[in-house]
Amino acid sequence: MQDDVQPVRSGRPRHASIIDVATLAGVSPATVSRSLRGHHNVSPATRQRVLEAAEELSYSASPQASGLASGRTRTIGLVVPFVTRWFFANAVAGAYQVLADAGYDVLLYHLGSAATRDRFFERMPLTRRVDAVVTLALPLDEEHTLALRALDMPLVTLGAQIPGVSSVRIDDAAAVRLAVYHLVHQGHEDIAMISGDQDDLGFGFLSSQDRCEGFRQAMASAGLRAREELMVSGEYGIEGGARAMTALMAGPTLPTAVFAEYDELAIGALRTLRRASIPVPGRVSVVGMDDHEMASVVDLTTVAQPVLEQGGTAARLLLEVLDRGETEVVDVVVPTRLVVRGTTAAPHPN
Amino acid sequence: MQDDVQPVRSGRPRHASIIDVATLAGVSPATVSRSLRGHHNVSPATRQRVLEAAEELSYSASPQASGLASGRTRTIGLVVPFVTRWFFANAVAGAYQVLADAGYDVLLYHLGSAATRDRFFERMPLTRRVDAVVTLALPLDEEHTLALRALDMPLVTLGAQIPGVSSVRIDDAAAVRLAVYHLVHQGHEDIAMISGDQDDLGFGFLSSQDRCEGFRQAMASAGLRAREELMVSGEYGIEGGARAMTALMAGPTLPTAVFAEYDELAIGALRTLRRASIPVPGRVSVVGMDDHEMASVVDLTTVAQPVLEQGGTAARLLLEVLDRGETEVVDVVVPTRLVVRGTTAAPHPN
DNA sequence: ACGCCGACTGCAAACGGTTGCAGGTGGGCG
DNA sequence: CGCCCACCTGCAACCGTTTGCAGTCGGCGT
Repeated sequence: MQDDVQPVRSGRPRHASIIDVATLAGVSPATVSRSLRGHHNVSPATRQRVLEAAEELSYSASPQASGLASGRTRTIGLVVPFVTRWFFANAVAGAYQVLADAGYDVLLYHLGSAATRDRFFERMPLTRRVDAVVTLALPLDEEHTLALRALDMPLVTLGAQIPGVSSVRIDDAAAVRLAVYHLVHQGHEDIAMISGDQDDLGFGFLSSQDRCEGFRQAMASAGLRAREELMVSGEYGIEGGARAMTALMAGPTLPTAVFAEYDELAIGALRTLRRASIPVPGRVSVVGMDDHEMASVVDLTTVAQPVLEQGGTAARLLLEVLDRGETEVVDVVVPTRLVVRGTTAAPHPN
Repeated sequence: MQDDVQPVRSGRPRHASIIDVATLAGVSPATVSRSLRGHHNVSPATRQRVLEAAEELSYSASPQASGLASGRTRTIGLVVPFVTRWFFANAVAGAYQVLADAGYDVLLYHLGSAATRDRFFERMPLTRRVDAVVTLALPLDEEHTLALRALDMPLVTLGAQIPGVSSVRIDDAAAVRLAVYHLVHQGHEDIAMISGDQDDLGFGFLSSQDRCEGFRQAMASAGLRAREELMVSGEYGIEGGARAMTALMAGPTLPTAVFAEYDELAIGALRTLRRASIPVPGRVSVVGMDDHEMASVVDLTTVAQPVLEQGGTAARLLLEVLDRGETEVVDVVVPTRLVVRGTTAAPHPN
């Protein structure tokens, strides 16, 4: 009865296995493996035959099996807070390009919501799935740091620093100084700062803290006081900046300039100002940070940083560890640059 | 000499294996496997013991091994042209959330450059790595379509259609109509269209074709003629829109309205217009599409589509196939909505 | 009291490669 | 002309789970 073996799932292509290739090429599976992975100890003639057989069967090794046997996955984990943000999307794109070119696959971990983030750190899905990890501007929370180190695999951070871990970043304090000095040189004294909400998703980004601190220092070294009532925050994104600006406008005195930790916040602030018909830069100057793609559109003065490039650099750092066994931890600091556009001017003599 | 086995890589945690758990719990590996995966044929007491042992050793199964044995990867491939674009980033975020909640990992394939894309289709790295794929607004090129189908695994497209494949999308023609009729009702007759460059990366996006066609139809059904010299294109992104607008301005007659296939193009066009001091909407009205986050900032009239939601829907479609064996191919069309802002008005009586 | 049955559990064979080790072969050198 | 040694290649033991099949055991129907 049931020897009537009907090929129910006949559609399944049933990929060729290494044995098929070996048989076709008339060699052993071991030789196929060595040939295909470019090992040196295979004669050219044999290799050629294997290559042809593999081609013929359009064979490609099962990543699972080879991973299991070799202990490596040829996959790298990218941990991102919000892919939808310009900065992160570009960093991902930059890293991806380099990794893909090097033949690695990229597993994306998006911590966009608190629930997702918690599950991430709880289950640490990276455990045996990847060979290395790059984390983008992730929080330093003690527990999280430990969880990451516990993975005990190559790790690079972008836009953040963890002791003993390689990183790629800008000098946040210096970048902020660029922005603040620009305003100061124009004669501003009442300068407000809009920062990303520290409690945004339940964690604050590292650079956020650095930038706030940098702001205070820059103000101080310019002989000005960073008034705490002029330091407000909003959740990450345009809306956050808009709300923060609203808060600022509700205060007793409107500052003559606003520095925003990210362009998206600055842009939100601009929207609020425009809707309130407050002239920019006539009454309030605005300067942001990152040089978001949209900055040129709203003519925003900002501090530019090379995001795509940082992503690429982070990836390359990882590859060096992976492929060349490089072991030194490095801290790459890339330069920033003030881009003066139309949202800043001398304060109104008012 | 070398029996002096120095534990060079002593740091390696050497994850607990299923055998360790089995030993500790006093059962066989098979029972551990069954217990952990919630199979029904394990007695509660045994299961409990296994769970504790696993917890104790903080065991988690090797994805590689279980993938190899079970034939599935618990991973889904996301194929994206440009993560850095608002639309794609949001679609990814939407899909990610759903997939992560369902316990799937996400492998990202970013086709950002021509080289990467070619390599992708040539090597089809998805082959044994994922259980299913969602492609975002990818081209229909005959060869590529075949390559995707050849994978012979569940597939869902977002913002595109392939015969016989489930999809999530908007009705592009209808959406365009919304925009065009809005302009027409305001009295515009000379309406230009800026579209994404078909030869952008060597391929045109599907929706691009649909939207151009939709534009022609909408114009026709409004009794107007879509003048080919008023249909220009630019590469994807703000700069493309800016250049396209420049081209338009160089033409013999400046149209009274411009419809852009994407908000990013529209925003680029706005920048050009503003820099040229051409009043918007006084002299030229502009309407875009997508309701990009920045649209509210530049006060752009546009046609909104729910991107995050579409990503989620696409993911859910996939899960239904994967988890419930659903086999019907569906085509989910989500609604769009005209958002009138400040870049459109009746044409200047000039 | 005995056979039958269902509920659990263990055995062992895959899954598809990688790699240390050993064997075979031909060439170069003494 | 024989020996030693590279250089190739094959053998077989893993890598860590999943799963079909078979065996065990207690309880229940008759």
